[in-house]
Amino acid sequence: MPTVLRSDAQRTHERILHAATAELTVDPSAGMDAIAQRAGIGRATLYRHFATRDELIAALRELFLDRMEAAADASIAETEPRTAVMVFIEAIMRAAAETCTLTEATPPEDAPDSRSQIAIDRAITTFIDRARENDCLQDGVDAAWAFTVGKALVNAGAREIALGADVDVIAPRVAATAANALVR
Amino acid sequence: MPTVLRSDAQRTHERILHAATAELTVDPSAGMDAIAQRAGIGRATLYRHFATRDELIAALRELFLDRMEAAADASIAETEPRTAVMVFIEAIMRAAAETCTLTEATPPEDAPDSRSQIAIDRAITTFIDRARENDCLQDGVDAAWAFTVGKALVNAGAREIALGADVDVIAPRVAATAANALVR
DNA sequence: ACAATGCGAGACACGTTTGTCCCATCTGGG
DNA sequence: CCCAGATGGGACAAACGTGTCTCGCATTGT
Repeated sequence: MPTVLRSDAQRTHERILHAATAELTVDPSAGMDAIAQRAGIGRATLYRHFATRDELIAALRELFLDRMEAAADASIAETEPRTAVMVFIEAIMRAAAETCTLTEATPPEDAPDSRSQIAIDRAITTFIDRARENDCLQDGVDAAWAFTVGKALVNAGAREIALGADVDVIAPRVAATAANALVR
Repeated sequence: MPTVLRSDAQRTHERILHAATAELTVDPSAGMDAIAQRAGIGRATLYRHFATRDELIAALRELFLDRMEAAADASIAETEPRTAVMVFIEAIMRAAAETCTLTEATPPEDAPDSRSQIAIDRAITTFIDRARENDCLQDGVDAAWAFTVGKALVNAGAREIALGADVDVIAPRVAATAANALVR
């Protein structure tokens, strides 16, 4: 792969990211064949863009973490806890629907805790602390559980979208549900 | 396989169900080898109890649906919506932790909608209708979404448990979170 | 127009997983 | 005690997924 892509190759690259997101969201164990087919390209071409399956997944993960980080930064300005959660989750939801996936059936054991990962942890901790100060946290919710619940709901929403549901319907719904689940 | 199992075979059967639940909950694409190993038996023995991987998964699914049905029946008596959800979810959560799994990375496309499935749908619909009548349903929640959210949260909880968390901590927490997410 | 680049299709080697079979060994119930 | 039934381990073929390579054709950008 040359350092700069020709326009058609650029398009193909995007299509792969979309297709991989959708396919892996529905079935995390989907093979390269299924992904290539959904992208409407040949398997060989897929390998030209991503040398291995792991590399593709890592790319998706990295992309998603970047979006998460942006969402965290944007929503950290929001001080009202419930609104903050909703803004945060909705942004993540849209990111997940577009080009990324959580795809964590088998999380990268030896995760080198990318910078984005850290930023996200900090954002979540900030939300939780603020909510606790305002005494509007639901009983039994801590940072770890908030993360678990958020991930579960976003994954479920992403799945719905990958299966054909409308982002504009699902994203706000996931955000509202997450907010209800975590803050009062 | 004879129609009646000897006592040791019976034990082995149980151990397989437990191990498969735990293993598949953590990694839905786990192989027969990993499952046999976790059960502490040989791979050949595993195949003596379940002829194919699909058969094992179908058995787990069927078992789980039966438990779900029981949970539905038990909690349908509870008329207060919030309590009903909590009783229902907690029961399912415990069932999922013990011997069953939702394992729906690849749902059985051609699902013949087992009797239990129908019973569960009816229970959920009943909850939703009651909650709506009492006007204590969260905005935007319908039966389908309640199902999606419930499934996502139970799966997340089951995963925590399979990873070593305590059922008695997780089950009530999942129940409470689900109730917060769905009813007010 | 033309050269460079990207693409599809198919063949291939390789490792992993599935499912089958066999045999020696152990265990439970009459 | 004794034998049918259950298990473990290992050998095996077939299927599947991964990753590589090549060749002929289409697209891009100049």
